[in-house]
Amino acid sequence: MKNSREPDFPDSFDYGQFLPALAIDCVIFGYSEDGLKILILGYKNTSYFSLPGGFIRKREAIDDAAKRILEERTGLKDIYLNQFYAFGNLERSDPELMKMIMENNGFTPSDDHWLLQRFVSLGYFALVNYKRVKPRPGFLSDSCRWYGIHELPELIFDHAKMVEQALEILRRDVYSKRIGENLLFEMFTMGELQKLYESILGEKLHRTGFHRKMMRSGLLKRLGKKKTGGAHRSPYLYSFRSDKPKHAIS
Amino acid sequence: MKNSREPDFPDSFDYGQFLPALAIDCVIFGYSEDGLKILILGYKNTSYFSLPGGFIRKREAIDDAAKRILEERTGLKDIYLNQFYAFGNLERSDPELMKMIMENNGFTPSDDHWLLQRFVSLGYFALVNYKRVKPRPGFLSDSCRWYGIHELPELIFDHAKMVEQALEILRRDVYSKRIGENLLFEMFTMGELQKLYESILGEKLHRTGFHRKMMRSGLLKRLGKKKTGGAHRSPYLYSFRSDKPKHAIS
DNA sequence: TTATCATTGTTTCATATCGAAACAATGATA
DNA sequence: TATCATTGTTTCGATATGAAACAATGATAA
Repeated sequence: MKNSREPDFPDSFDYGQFLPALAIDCVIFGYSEDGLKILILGYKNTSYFSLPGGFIRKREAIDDAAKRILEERTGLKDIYLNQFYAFGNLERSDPELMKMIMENNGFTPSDDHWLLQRFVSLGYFALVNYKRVKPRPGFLSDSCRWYGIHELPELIFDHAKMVEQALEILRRDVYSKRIGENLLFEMFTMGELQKLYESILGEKLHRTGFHRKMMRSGLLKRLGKKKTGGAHRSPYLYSFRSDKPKHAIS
Repeated sequence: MKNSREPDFPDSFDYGQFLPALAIDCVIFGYSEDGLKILILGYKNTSYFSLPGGFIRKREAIDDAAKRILEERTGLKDIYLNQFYAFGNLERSDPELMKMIMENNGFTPSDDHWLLQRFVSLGYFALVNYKRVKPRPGFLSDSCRWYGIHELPELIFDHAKMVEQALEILRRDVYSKRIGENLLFEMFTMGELQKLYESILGEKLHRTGFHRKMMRSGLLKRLGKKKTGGAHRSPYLYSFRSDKPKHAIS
């Protein structure tokens, strides 16, 4: 078993342990009061950014690989994961760019270096608790931080399209799955939940309609009251019902 | 360019032209009056069946590979295609079974034969016109025919799960995409369309509600009348509006 | 102690959708 | 000309949603 403290891909790394030509990229969503965010890696000595990604071991299920990659970058286990699309056109690969990124890290890869091959990438997205994450840069990257979904830096390859598509699926499923549970905390007020939904959907929602809709959806459970000071009526606390499936992937 | 009349995978075949460890499997839906069908291959001299599948060339987009595979089995181009999921757990591979299938075809593959490796498979589904298809068996298979979705033979690997999942997505999208266009003909009556939808959804639909819903969806266009003899009011003919996207994949 | 105020929870009303059923239209057949 | 099966349209009731009014409540200020 590999210790996640080792550098991920040193120069002498054994790429042979992975399935070739197949990668995983993750759109990791987090949320704070200023809105929905995504965890982005910055490559050392360059102005290039990318989604956290990785490869699949030869005897590893793809979902397990995605979980491992997520844990390597966030330190979190047991998070909401959703495989949403496989990206595999020819234009998405850019060996020149990857070579340049490697060179800026002191590597001089040959033209047939493993990392320069054409990859098909499986897109996963994850919903994580922003405050629990300990962002960890990986091999080739020296930054790992959150960016608001409207303030993303320019991403390599087709990663911007991946983000867009992940967001689309997230929006589609937002009223039918336990989205919000991993982005917020275990308990939250209806107002907090509404702000999260507005941030995901990119539009203002009507307060009373949202309240009814969420309660009728059967996803929520109402708990006791919240007393934390506020010069107004104290809101109830809510949580997601535990009898509904917690994750898209078990 | 490979001529599709060549046998697909003769013993001396150059597997090196493909991306390793990555496959494509296709759930090809067709429809006739007795219901929704799927195109299934039967392996020679065995009682095993599988979805039509294939591999991806090293310089070929995955969508193009799916189109090529579909054309090889059906003779059709320009069909409704939808990539719906990547299947990649470890249990899905069964080299013993594949070896047996090959042996029943007169091959004696070594244990490290290319076809016996672990594959991740990209699931696509297609909607085709049943009557236009010329089913063509491929390498290892000697039958290629339609099976009703409730009369499928036992499929290898996780192909039954693939069918199930494809059907789920088809059902989810049935009211928002131009489904029906490629399963029926260019023009159809509302009754014909309703029967198709009932077959897809697996339930009876209410006639008048269906009529309204389809017309309100904006997907349909009403044409002139149909006169073909019937001792009753002649139904209108309908088609899908051409200003909506025709395929899920361009 | 009391009035004020912001926010939350509930109710009401108009509108749109959908299932269900009634009703009207139509074209072949008897 | 009457009958009949099927299709298209309309209506009615139940339900969901947008919008707004109304009630409740807990801190703060007078």
